[in-house]
Order: sequence, then structure tokens, then C-alpha cells
Amino acid sequence: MPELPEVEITRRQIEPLLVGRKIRRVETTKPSYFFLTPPALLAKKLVGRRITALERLGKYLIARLDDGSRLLLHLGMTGQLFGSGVSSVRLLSAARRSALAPEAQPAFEPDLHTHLRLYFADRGPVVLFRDVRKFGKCGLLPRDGADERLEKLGVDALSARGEDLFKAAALRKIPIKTLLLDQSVIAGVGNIYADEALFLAGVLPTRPAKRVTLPECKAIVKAAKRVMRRSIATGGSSISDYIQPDGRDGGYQDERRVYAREGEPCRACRTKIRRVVLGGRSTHFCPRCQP
DNA sequence: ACCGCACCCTGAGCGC
DNA sequence: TGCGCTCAGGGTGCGG
Repeated sequence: MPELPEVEITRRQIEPLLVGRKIRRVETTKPSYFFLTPPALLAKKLVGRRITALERLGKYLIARLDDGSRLLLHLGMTGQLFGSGVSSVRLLSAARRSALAPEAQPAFEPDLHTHLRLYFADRGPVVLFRDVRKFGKCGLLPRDGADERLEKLGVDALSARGEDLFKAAALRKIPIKTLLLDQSVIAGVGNIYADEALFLAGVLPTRPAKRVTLPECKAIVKAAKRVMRRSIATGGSSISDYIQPDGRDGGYQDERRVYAREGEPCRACRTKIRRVVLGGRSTHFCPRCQP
């Protein structure tokens, strides 16, 4: 679910709930493919540590700990990171939602999808990491330990240049959209913002990467930064699961130009938006604005 | 090296 | 009501 804008908003809002605080207790669900570090070991290593910083690299969050180790977090498709006490219907199953009185806003109670709970020495707000599909990741990187996931990330999308994309595009016949999703080229771009950026740049997503010119690559990267900055400003895209850590919905879903708008009129020319599948991902474009 | 595809997992929404 | 199917903001690992 979350792409760079959603992860950056999460970073900004969770930072004050983490940085400077000392972990008193850790609760997890049972071992699963969500945990890069076995949860019992993770809990043992985290207790007593103080968090000194929260950084973002592409779609990864990295919490620095006072012993030099780092807690690596990835939200995957359905990950939600928030403080205790928030309430949102997006934290409830459809069954629980419909059973609820329209006005009711009960505070979230940790459920079977809440894989990580951090309790702090100051007895203040608890930090919760919930992830229904478990495509998210949670693991501890030892002090001085490199991580190949982070090592192979390309330049962060917010500081990327057109040349970065153009260089990677050389000799590649994959669709430009697929290349945009490659985190080892530009980190942070996901399915929504790739489609939105290509629309704004006027480039057809199916075009073979090697046939995209440098000026077009510059336009694509510029457009990607523009939609992402705008998304951050509006709180991100709340389409199915994403909420801001404070429980509020984002607002960027209302500004989408092509993503998940198949059959609806293009906001620029009224042509019907089309959908194709590229690299196994839904891809949306306007056949007239993106020739 | 590159490319396409299956797979990891759970739930919502649809047609019948 | 219920079943079976498709789809979903991501990433990895496998064959050809």
C-alpha cells in the first residue's frame, strides 16, 4: 500500500513517538515471514534500548538505537504504524465496521494482525505495527551490520535526477513503468505514483525503456517528485488500508488522475482511462494524453 | 544479465 | 447465505 509519500508521512508522525524514548517491553505475534529477526530475539534485543533517530530510505524506515543497532521496518502492502489511542474504520474488518454505530469511534484495540507493540519506560503512548497481509518487514540490523536490502536501493525518489532514470534505461526493453518500479534504480516509487508521474509527463507506460529520451526521463522524474510532494502535503493516499499514524485518512486519493480510474474520463481530455497489466501490476493511462 | 511469472498472505467485493 | 473467483500502495526468487 504505502509508497514513499505514505512512508514519509509515517516517519514524520511516528518520529516524536519513538525518538528519545527507552523501550521497556516488546510484544509480538508468533514467528512468521514478517519477522526478519525471530520475534523472541527481536524483543530481547530491543528491551532497554533508547531510540535516537528515525530515518527513511525509499520505502524503508530505519530506527537507530543507542547501541548502534538499527530496527528496520517496511510497511509492505497493508502495514500500518501508529500510536495507541487512535481510531479509524480502516483498522477494523468489514464485519466489525458494519456492526458499529455510525457515530462510534472506538479506540483501536490490538488484534491478531498487530505484530509489534513497543512499550516505553515513560509509560506514555504505545507504538503499534499492524499488517494484515504480512508483506511488511521487521528486523534488527546489528551494529555495523550492512543490509543488502538497503545496499541495493537506488537514489531516493525525492532527490533523483532524470539522468538516473535515463542511465538505467539504456539497452533495457522492459516497459518504462516497470523500470520506474525498480527500487534499485529510484527508491520509493510505487504503483500509484508511477502511473501518476507517467501521466503528468505524457509518456505511455508500455514504452520500452531504451526508447525513452533524456528529456522525457527528466520530465518523468520531475513529475514523480511533484506528485509525491503533493501527496505528502495532503496526507498520502488512503485507498484501502492506509491511515496516517494519527488515525486520519490521507487526501491524495481524491487527486488521482489515472490510478484506479479505468473507464472514467481523463481529467484533461475526457478520453476514457485505460488499464493494462505490466509486470503483473495494474497500469493506468490516458491513451490520448500519453501517446 | 535480463525478463516474465509465481509466490508470500489475508480480506473485500463481485457474480452466480 | 455461501461458494468461487479476482483483485489489492510490495518484494523476492525461480526458471527460461
